[in-house]
Amino acid sequence: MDDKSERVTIGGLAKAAEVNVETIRYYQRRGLLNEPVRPAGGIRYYGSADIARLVFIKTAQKLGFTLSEVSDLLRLDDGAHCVEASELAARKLHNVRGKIDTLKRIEELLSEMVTRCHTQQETVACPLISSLYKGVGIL
Amino acid sequence: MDDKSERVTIGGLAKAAEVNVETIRYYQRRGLLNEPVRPAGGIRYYGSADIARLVFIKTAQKLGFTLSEVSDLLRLDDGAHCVEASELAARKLHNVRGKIDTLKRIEELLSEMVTRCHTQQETVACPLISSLYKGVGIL
DNA sequence: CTTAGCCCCGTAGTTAGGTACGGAGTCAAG
DNA sequence: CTTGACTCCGTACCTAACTACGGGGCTAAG
Ligand SMILES: [Zn+2]
Ligand SMILES: [Zn+2]
Ligand SMILES: [Zn+2]
Ligand SMILES: [Zn+2]
Repeated sequence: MDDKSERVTIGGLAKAAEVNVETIRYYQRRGLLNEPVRPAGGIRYYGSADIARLVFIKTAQKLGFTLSEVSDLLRLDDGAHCVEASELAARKLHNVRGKIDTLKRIEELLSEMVTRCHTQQETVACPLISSLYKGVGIL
Repeated sequence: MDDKSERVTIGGLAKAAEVNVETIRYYQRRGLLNEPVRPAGGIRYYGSADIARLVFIKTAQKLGFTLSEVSDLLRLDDGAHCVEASELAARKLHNVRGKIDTLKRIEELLSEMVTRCHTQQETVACPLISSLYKGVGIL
């Protein structure tokens, strides 16, 4: 097990996980990533478990979890908290669906506005600007 | 024309437009709203044009425009910049559609994960957690 | 043995869009 | 004429997730 991937410095870890070194240090400060012991004034070394953890964090983030939710998920990673984890994901799913609905409504409004601009006939003012002054109902 | 709406203080304006007083002052600092002249150590008064402008800003914001884009839109409000305004809106529409696509992909992934958790059969680890470790392709 | 390139650490700055605070001045009601 | 509610103004603070900086230390290549 004296794999190369078990002896990389913070810079190597950053490269491997495609994140900034500062980001790693930031995650350590936030407790998302643990810092290996430092051999008396020496340099810390990282291994594949750290890379995996970074992948986890970045994946969860891409799915819309905040870093504090990522902390929760990591704490649930003991094989015995399936229910809690799926509840967290279900809540996130719910709010993703909400965002989609809102964005669809926005899409509708914006495309109407753009269309009206393009079909304007001898109107004095830009219909797009006018509708911004008129406000928009639910959103 | 000595309407009541032509002689409100900043507090009244805030109430009328349902925003915080500090928000108004912030918009003034950003140049989105102009401050009426102040009568030598007195108090500024606002009118219905200011309310309209606040509605404009808030509406544009709800549609996803940043405050700096709102500035642009306000500058285009002279009846002669229909094309520029609709271009700005079209760009926004494009990026709203992009966000919708991303969120739909996320929705898919999350709902798969939640489902797999609920149908797990004698698996040791939580499939949701495992898939976070595995990463996710395009996003 | 030297030097370039990393590493360590603490602290401070960034973006967006506000929100809060505190002291001094003003205005209207009583 | 006093009181209480507002206004004015500058400055600081807030959240999230980084990103940058600067000084000192270590380390591997030549
Ligand atoms: Zn539990
Ligand atoms: Zn599970
Ligand atoms: Zn033009
Ligand atoms: Zn137009």
